[in-house]
Order: sequence, then C-alpha cells, then structure tokens
Amino acid sequence: MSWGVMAQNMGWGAIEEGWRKGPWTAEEDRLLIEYVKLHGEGRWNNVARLAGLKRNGKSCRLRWVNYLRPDLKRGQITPHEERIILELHAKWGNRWSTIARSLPGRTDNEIKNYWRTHFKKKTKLPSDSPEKTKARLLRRQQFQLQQQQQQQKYEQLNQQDQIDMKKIMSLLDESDNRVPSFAQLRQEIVFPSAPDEQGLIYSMINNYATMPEASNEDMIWDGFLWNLDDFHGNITGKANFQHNLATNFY
DNA sequence: AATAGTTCCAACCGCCTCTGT
DNA sequence: AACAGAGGCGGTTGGAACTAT
Repeated sequence: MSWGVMAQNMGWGAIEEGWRKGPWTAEEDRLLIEYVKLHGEGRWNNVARLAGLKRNGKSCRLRWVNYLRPDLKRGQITPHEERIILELHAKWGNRWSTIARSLPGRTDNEIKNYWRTHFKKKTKLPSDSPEKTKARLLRRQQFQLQQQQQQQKYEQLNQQDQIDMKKIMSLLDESDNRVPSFAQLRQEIVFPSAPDEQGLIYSMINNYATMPEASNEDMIWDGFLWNLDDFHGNITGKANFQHNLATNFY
C-alpha cells in the first residue's frame, strides 16, 4: 500500500493552517523533485507557490535532504561507517550534521537515528538526573577504591618479581592505550613468575588501558566495571583464575 | 498464534544562527 | 543596530516492521 493511500485511509496528511502534514505521497515527491530540478535547492518557502505543494518550506527541505536527494546512500550502515560514527561522536558529541559530512550519502537524521537505537542506551551523558549522577559518582568511588586495593596487592608482590610499571605505561601510551600482547610484555619487561601475580599485573594493565577519561559515559564505565568484576574473579576463584589467565595470555 | 518488547525511520517541533533589509 | 524571515540543527514522537517469548 502506498503512503498516499495509507495516508488517506488513516486520516493522515492533515491540513493545518493551510499546510499539509504527515507522510508524503508519491505525487508530492514528484512535484518536489521537479521543483528542485528547475530552481535548485534553497528558497524552500517558494515551493508551495511555484510547485503547487501544500507543504511549508521546512517540510519540503527536510523531505529533500533526508529522502529525495539523488546522492543519498540507501541500505544499512556498514561496520566501517559505524566505526566512523563512533569515532566522530566521541570527538564531536551530538553534532549530527558535522558527523554526516564525513559520511557521504548519509544524512544527519539517519546517523542520529542509528546512534539512538544502537548506542544511546549505553551512553547517558553526565547531564542526567541527580540520581544518575550520584550513581555515577558512587561507581567512580568504587573504582578508585578497587584501584587502591589493587595497588596495595601489587606492592605486596615479591620485590624480585616486581615489574617495571613505568615501562608498561609507556608501552600503553605508544600503542594508543591498546593492551600490549603478553608476548610483547614478556619481551619488554621482567614478568613475575607466579601465575596469580601475572594475572594481577595483567588485570592492572587492562584496567589502566580502559580507564575512562573526563567525559565518561556509562558504556565505558560498564565495560570498565566488567573488567573489575573479571579481575575480582581472578584473585578470588582459583579455577576461574587459571581459565582467565589462559584466555588473557594465549 | 498471540503478545510484548525492540528496532527502524520518517516526520515534526522548537530553538538557534545567519542573512538581508 | 534592530528586526524579520529563512534555513539549519538536535531532540522527540509515533507507527511499521521485526524478534523473542
């Protein structure tokens, strides 16, 4: 069923103050395309007069930009595009039109919609309700506390097994905070001999690498706390620990 | 098969900025 | 400089389609 028929059947396309609203019909699309062919983009308020459309300028512009433009790319957002969106959103925030400029054929509306359905739930910004801000602070405090506990454990390690944390930090910095491979670590630093101490060190590296920055979002925190849970499992459950060691290191 | 929950996406709204007068 | 209109932008809504139970 076409939008036009649907609109008619369901009472959409209401006319308010002389302007039609709701879903566009094929005929309206055709008129708008004709208009842009003849007059180019812009001067949207002239569309009603020159093209015989009962739509306001804003509605026409939106329809053209988001749906009728010939250079629009249809279909699913690709993993590559998704990566770009994530990167640019981390950089620009909700500046959808800015992000859209880096994705030819994609509209700000499309990117905005994609973000909302795929990532919004996981990434509430700190401008939330006081309760959420409080919860976030609490989790941050928990994190700091666990870091302190971790540090204490680390300091308890046998002196001869202590590793050069400065070297690890520089490795992380060099690799853009990606966790170095175990082989790389073993090459660069003196590693503790005891497996549970190795696990502890590796957890610390992981935690450091995933340490959230000033503009924290829940997604990062969730991932981070997951790491802490994992770490906690490492030092409390021996069997679990052995398994984690194996997956971490090989 | 029915229902509930989730995702997708077109479209609207209101605010802000830009531009012309 | 002040104002008005147009355009741009981000937030939100609501119905359709899809998926899980």
